[in-house]
Amino acid sequence: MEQKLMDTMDFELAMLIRRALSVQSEMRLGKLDRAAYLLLYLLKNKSPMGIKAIAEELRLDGSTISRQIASIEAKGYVERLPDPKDGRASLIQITSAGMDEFMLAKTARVQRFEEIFESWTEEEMVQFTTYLARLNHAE
Amino acid sequence: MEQKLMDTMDFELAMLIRRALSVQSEMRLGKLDRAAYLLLYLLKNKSPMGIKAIAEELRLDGSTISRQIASIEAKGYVERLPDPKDGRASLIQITSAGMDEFMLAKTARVQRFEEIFESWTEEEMVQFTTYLARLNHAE
DNA sequence: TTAATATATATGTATTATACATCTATTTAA
DNA sequence: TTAAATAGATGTATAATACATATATATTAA
Repeated sequence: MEQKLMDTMDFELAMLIRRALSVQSEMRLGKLDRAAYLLLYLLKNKSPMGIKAIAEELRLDGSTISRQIASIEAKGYVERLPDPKDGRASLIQITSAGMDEFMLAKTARVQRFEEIFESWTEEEMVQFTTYLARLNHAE
Repeated sequence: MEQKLMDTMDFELAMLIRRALSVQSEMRLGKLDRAAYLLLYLLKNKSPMGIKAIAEELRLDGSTISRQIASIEAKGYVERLPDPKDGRASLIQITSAGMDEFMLAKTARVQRFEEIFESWTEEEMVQFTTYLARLNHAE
């Protein structure tokens, strides 16, 4: 790879990450922070799941997911079912309150995205998303 | 924007950010963490700069930069010059030790990038980088 | 010129997301 | 049936950040 290109990509990736982090307060759209939003995003499509499976899917430590689930459970956005196959585990399921909050957050995020990507063509967004996914699923 | 596309992009961006965070220990290549690397990256090209200008360039709070500079100053990677025009400020300049560490970290990062982007064409990387920069510089 | 205000930086404090280590209860394997 | 493995919860540590406040210097207005 050309040196200059790597340099620029490295810098731009780092900046993206930095900005996403520092804009965190902005990204708390509605009552959901990013962690909660991602969990509900996942559980909306794949309920019910155990803590471990969620951790693997999101590539985070189980202890992190355990706490995050406890947090959104306290708010009533998910509930636990006993896992009939394993007494140690429980299965996490999104509630209707969770669905509602998720949809509210999503609407807010759509608006934000529409502003940010206003000048992009559909084709460009598709390409960019494809590259992102490819990078995420590498290695 | 199409709903599904926004959804996917949102998820993939969040995942990228998440992974970049949790891979932090890996990203401490050589003696430089990401913050130090970015500061030196900037100062290598634009020394000397004041704290405030650095904060604006990296879009972080001045207090954050003040601490980060103090940290790499203690390691001898940057030094302060009095600002002849303003007694409150100082100008931060990369040292030769800072240059050396930067180059070491850079070599390690190049290797890591080459692994990750092994299957990408130059053209794809250029495009992806262009999209990243465009996103970063949007407001 | 002097007093009020603004600015650059440093420091105190709080928050958040994370990992790793350890603990308990349960499951699986020898 | 005991030993080892596993799922999840909890204790603890770390890192990056922002915001509030303090201090010294600069700038502006009276």
